Amino acid sequence: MVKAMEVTQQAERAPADDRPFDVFSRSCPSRAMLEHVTGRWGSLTIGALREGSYRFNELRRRVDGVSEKMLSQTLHALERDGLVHREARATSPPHVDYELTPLGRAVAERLLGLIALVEMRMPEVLAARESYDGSRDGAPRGGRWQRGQK
Amino acid sequence: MVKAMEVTQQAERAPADDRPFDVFSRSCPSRAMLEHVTGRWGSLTIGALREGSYRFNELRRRVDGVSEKMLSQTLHALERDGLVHREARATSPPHVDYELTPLGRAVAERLLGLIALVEMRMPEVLAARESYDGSRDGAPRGGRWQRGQK
DNA sequence: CTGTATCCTGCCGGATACTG
DNA sequence: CAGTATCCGGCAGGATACAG
Repeated sequence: MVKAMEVTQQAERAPADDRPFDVFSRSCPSRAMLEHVTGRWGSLTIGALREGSYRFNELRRRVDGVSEKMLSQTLHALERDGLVHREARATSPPHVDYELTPLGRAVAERLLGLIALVEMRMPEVLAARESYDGSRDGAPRGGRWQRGQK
Repeated sequence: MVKAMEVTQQAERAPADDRPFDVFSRSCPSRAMLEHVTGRWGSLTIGALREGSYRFNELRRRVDGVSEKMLSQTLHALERDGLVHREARATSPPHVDYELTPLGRAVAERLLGLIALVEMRMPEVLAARESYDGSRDGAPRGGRWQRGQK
């Protein structure tokens, strides 16, 4: 099977072509990175770090709903990607600060733009949903597509 | 008494406060919406739709790796949120086009900014990873934090 | 306080088969 | 072509206990 990383069919896939890291390609490392950044906890963690440095449990409180395990995993992934800097002071009790790197701040800027837009346009979204659900007048099944909102 | 104390309570959760839809709050519907938009397939689907309208299987080809089921689910969720418009023509064989709504285009703009940044800065990320993995000289375990990159 | 190690469950999501 | 229905394995991720 062809590895897809190479330029598959240039005609079909206009997006990439000249870009060395194409997120639309299944095997490109940039897709993994994008998933770290946009992932469920990654995006919120980066957002929470926008204004300064925070300690582990401060972050836990700022990112409502995240578990210890997930926050720890997320922070390690972001640190590995060079988006977050971890500063540990060998005191007792231990004191560790997390903050964005310059690259992390650049990502946060775009991310927060997206988040602000989403928050601002929520009324439209809510209206669209009602309209969508409502248009299924006869059909009994109220909705099967609200995945991930419990 | 020092006045400053009274005000500092707000500092803990500065992000929200005056915003009606706070994505950092576990129970806010905007968080679900953000997850649709930034989710594994949501972000790529929106990105793939940026330039015009596409048919179902065209999209499948543009979003490398997505399954029929996931694309269908993703499209329905985005349509319900009012980001994607579905236009079905009752011909034979069936012909269905998907395209972004104005709201969807606004989201796509921010999202593509983020994607472009991620793609552009990948060399830094790759370097950071190598540095991170390398600094574990003695430790045999090469990496436990590259979740989701198979 | 700042995490790591384990156990366990739900559901994400891939494969396959079928319908209009 | 454009999906839907069903099965099912793997892993995301929560709860808990424990360590430095």
